[in-house]
Amino acid sequence: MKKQITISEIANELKLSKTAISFVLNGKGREMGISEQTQKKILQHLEHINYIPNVSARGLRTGKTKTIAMMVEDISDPFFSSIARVVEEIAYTKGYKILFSSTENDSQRARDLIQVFRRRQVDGYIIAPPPCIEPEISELLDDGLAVVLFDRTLPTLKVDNVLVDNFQSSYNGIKHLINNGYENIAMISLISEQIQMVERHRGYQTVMDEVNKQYIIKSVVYHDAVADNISILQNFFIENSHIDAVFFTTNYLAESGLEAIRNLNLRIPDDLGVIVFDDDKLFRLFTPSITAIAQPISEISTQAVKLILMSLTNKGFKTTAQNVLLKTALQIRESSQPRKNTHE
Amino acid sequence: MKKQITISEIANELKLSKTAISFVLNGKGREMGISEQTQKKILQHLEHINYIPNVSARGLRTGKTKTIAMMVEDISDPFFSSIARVVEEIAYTKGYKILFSSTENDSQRARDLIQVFRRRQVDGYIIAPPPCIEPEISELLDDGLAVVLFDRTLPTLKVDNVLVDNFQSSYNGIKHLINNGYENIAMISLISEQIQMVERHRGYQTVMDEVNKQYIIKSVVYHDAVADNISILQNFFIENSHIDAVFFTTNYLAESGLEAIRNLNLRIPDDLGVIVFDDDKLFRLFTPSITAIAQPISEISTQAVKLILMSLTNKGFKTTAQNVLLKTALQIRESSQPRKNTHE
DNA sequence: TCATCTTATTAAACCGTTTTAGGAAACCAA
DNA sequence: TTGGTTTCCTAAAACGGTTTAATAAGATGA
Repeated sequence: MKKQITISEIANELKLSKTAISFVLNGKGREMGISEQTQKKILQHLEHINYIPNVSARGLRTGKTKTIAMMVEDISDPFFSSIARVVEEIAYTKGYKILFSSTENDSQRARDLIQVFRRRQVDGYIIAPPPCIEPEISELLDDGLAVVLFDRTLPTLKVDNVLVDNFQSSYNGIKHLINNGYENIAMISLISEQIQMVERHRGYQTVMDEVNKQYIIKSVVYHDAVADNISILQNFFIENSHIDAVFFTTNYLAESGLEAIRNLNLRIPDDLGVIVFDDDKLFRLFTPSITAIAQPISEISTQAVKLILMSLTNKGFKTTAQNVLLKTALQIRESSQPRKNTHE
Repeated sequence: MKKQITISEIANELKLSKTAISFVLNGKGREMGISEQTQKKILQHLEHINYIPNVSARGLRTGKTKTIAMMVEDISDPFFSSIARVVEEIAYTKGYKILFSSTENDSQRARDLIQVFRRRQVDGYIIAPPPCIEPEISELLDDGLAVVLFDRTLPTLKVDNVLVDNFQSSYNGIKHLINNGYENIAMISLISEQIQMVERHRGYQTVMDEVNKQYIIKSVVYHDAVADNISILQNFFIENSHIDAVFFTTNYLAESGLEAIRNLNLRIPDDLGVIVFDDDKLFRLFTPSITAIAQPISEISTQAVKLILMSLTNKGFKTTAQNVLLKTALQIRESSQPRKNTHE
């Protein structure tokens, strides 16, 4: 095990003080009146020996770890992993590293994770919050930690967040189905009080109200066995044979739903139009391709990192919570093509 | 900003020494001869005030950070993100956190990342190595750090790894196509010297040799623009119209390939059988569903964590590098159905 | 009773940085 | 020559744990 080179050793070698090395190392040479000559000497030596500072020591002294925790529902979900990818990349350029973790949308898990992150003294948190986590988030804020929520928010808290317009997106999606001649549109969703889901529901309901149609809603429990969901949805489709289109409120549900549809040998879009909230790289390659409401992954990530870095640097200048609201893009594909039989 | 409670404060409150608190905190109470009574008192107090130790301080003294770096090609790739999910979960139960990052299979990026991780004094590394990274990995090993490679390995290094049998998997997949009557099987792959790719190629070539068929190979550059790849592959299919099946050596290529096939209006499997290395949750929902060679995500993850934890705890007992070789599962679906026209 | 051995506890050093408070040398003005 | 500025640099104290070496008190044995 090779011993790490320390600042003291460098100081000895160069016949200078630790202080001088540290100043130069942190770019405070000029400010602290270290001569150009000495600075150059130190920098060259640091470069030459490929000095690697000890972050634990630095963290201990400064209280900062240059680490951001990112808590999402499921890091293996393509929506979240894509965001993670971009967030990691941007944060890296600013000297931050990201600790990712999956909450499974379970508040107890999330609480445990926050506890772990606190031990590790992460500087900031980017969170897609599960329900009932307000007290813990609130505590983070009280303790002056940087927090940014995304994908969903906690309306009772004053906290930065970056969201998409779930209501409008959902509204536009359903409207698109209506415009294409679909009449009996079902919504498959999760049993959830979370704001993003509520808004998506509201988008659906608003359109249905506008066109004077009955809601046809099936909600399932999050993270029940996939097989269970498939059969539940199959039964739902069988019992509601008048449905001519279906709106899945998340990509996770679409997976089960598309399988149910396939098992029943229903043809898309002739028997059933389909639209999904959240796009997937492969949806455009389906036969027929699947219409989806695509969230702006890259922009969500960029904004989240931007906000967290602002909080991190502007410590204390916290005036008011920032709310970033982004637009989605309706990717119109074959699964929602204009309905033929009703027009013939 | 709430002040963190420190061991010294606890010691004062309880009229004990920091030492005693520390011993009990680390479960060394018995060993160090702290009386049952005192231990209980300390533990209760720790629980009561919800003490959160400062990891920087601990890390500084012990040199351990309880952190593992995980470097993959692309954390947004479902294969890697699924593994990440499981790894994170298992490591968490052992008190470790994972720092994820994407190398883009670029060795310079990987080098930079390793540098960053070294600063952070991560205890171990789980890596899907890009090419030409041997020197850096070697250095990690020399410095006594725990390293586990997965998905691919560096044959010149003595290092733990967990791999799948790329040759056999690929062989079985192609054999399956042959058995189903396909004759002119193309392989779409990446220009790569990496062992996992070489093995997959070898599997293809071996079968083709056995049945006395010409290789039909198209290799593209990693991470060229997707649109470019699509048109390259379209041209390839047009120029080689005798091809009746295609083997994509990674899911990443399948994405472009399936789009090319779709653009050309080729029917799967009638015009073209398809098989992909790496499964995707959605492949089974395609119409027709896509045959894939599925890697055992969960087992890969479990084994990788197991190996890294062994290295981490058995410090110095390093006798010899462990090689774990896992089997894949050929998920036979509609895209490789027995060929009709040749049998009629 | 004195030396010895446990048992229960702790003082102090240490890990490698950052930062505060100050100090030496050189220069300048009067 | 004295006192005041600059300019350049440093000693030493933190940060909050872990660990080593030591010690006080009580028990044991001869």
